[in-house]
Amino acid sequence: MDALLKKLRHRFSLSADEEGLLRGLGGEPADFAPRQTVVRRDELQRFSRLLVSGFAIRHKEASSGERQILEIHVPGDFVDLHSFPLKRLDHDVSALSACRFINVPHERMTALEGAHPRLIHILWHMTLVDGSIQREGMLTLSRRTAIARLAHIFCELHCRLEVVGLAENGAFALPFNQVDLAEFAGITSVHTSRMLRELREAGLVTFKGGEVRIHDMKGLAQLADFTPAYLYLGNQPA
Amino acid sequence: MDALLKKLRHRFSLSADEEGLLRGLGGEPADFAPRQTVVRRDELQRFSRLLVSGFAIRHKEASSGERQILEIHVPGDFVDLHSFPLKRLDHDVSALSACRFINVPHERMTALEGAHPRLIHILWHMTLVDGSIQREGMLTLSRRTAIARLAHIFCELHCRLEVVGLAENGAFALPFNQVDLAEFAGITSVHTSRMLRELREAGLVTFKGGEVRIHDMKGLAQLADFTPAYLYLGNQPA
DNA sequence: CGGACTGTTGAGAAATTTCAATGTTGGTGG
DNA sequence: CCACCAACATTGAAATTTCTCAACAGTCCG
Repeated sequence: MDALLKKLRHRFSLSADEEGLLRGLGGEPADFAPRQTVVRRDELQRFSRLLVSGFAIRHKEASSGERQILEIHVPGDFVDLHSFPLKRLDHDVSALSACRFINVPHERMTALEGAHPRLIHILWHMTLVDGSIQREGMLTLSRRTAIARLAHIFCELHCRLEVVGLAENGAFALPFNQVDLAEFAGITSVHTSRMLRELREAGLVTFKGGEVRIHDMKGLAQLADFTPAYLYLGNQPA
Repeated sequence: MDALLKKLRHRFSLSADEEGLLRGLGGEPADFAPRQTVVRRDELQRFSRLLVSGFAIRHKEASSGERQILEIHVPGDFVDLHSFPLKRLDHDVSALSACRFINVPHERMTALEGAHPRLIHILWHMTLVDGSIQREGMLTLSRRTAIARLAHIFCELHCRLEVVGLAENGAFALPFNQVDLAEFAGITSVHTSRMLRELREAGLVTFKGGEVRIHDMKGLAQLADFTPAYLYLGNQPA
C-alpha cells in the first residue's frame, strides 16, 4: 500500500484525507504461490487486486499455444484495476514469484464514484498508464531487435522499481527465468540466452539468478531506445 | 454522435437522460484533411475528440524513424478520451482520410464527475476497451505470422465497423494504402503486397482501392485466430 | 546420487527484410 | 486526347534475423 502511495506521489499531490481514503480501500490480503493463476480471463470479478509484494504478470495466448506476457507488475501496481469497469478481463494474470495482494472490493470503488470523484479520476489515470506501457510494448515488439527488446525491458523495470524503492544502483531482483523473459520480449528462449550474452559482453547488463545489474545505464538506454515519458512519472497538474 | 451511441448500446443500457447528457457533451466540430496530425504527443490537451466521420490512427515511432500504428479509429470512437485524465498523450493521432471530430471540453467531463458518475464509469470503460484492443495488438505483433496479422486486422475492423453500420456483407471502406497497412501490421510494405496476394488467391479477402471485401469470413477468422471477446461488444451488467 | 529444471551452444531452416527494377493507375497540363 | 508524372503496387533475388532442433552443461534439491 505504501508502494502505491509512493508511486502516486510522483504523479499527484494527495491530501492526507485522500491518502486515508485510499488506504481504507484495502480489504483482505491474499497470497499466491509462484506460477499460480490470480485472475482467469472471462471470469466475473468482484474486486481488484493491488500487488503489495512479489511480481505478477498479465498474459495472453495465441491459438498456437504461444504465450505473450503483456505487462509485468511490481509492488504498488493494481494488477486488475480495469476489472472494475470491465467486470471480466480479456487476459489472465499470474503470480511469477510468491505474491501478496490486497483485494479492493468493487463496491468500495463504486461508493467513491459519487463521493470522491478525484480519487476515481486517479484510479482511471492509473489504468491509462498501464495502457501507455502496453503501447510502448507494441513498439518494442514490432520495431525493436531482440537485443533492444531485452534492453528496453531492463530499463523500464529499473525505472518502475526505483520509484517504489526496489532498485538501487541499477540493480534489482527479477524472479524470471529465460523462458519468461523470452515470452515477454516476444522471442525464443534460446535467442534470449544468446542476446543476454551479448548484453553481458558489451558491459551493459548482467541477468543472473533472478537479479539484474545494470552496468552502463546510458549505453543500455541508448541501445534500448528508452525514453521514460510514457511512464508518466513527472508530477502533473491536478 | 449516433455512431457512439450505437456502439454504447451494445455494452450498456442507457436511459434517455443519459443519452441526452452524452449528446450534450459535444462542442465544436473540427475537420482535418487526410494525413494531417490531430493530436501531437506531449502537448497539453483541453478537450477530447470524438471521431464522427473518416478514419484516424494513433501511432508512435521508434528512434529509427519506423512508425508503428497502434490503433485504427472508426466513427464513434473517442480518439483521445484518455487525454482527459492523462492531460498529454504518449503518442500522436492523425487523420488517415478526411475526418470530422466533435471536440468535448474536459471541463464538461469534470462536471460529470461529481454529478453523473455512471457516465464517467462508461467513459472509463471506453478507454479500457481501447486498452484491450491494443493488448490484442501486442499478441498480433508478436505471435502471429504476417498473413495472419493482415487477416486479423480485417476481421477486427469488420466487427467494429459493423457495429456502427459501416460494413455490409463483409465489405467496408478502408482508406489505407499498403504502406499504412504494413505500418499497422508491423511488416514491410513489400511483404504486405505478397501476403495480400496470398489472401486473395486463397479466396479469403480482397483489398483494392481502399475497399475490403471479405469473401470467406469463417476461413479468414480461422487463419487470423480471431475471437472477438476482447472487443467487449456483448451487453454487460451495469 | 539422480532427476528436474534451467541455461548454453551449434548448425541448418524459415520467415521476413532489403535492394532494385518494373508495372499500374489516375490525374494534369499541353 | 495524349504524354507525362507521381504515387502506389508488384516482382525477383540475395541478405538477415530469428527460429527450430538437438545435444550437452550446470545447479539445485530431495
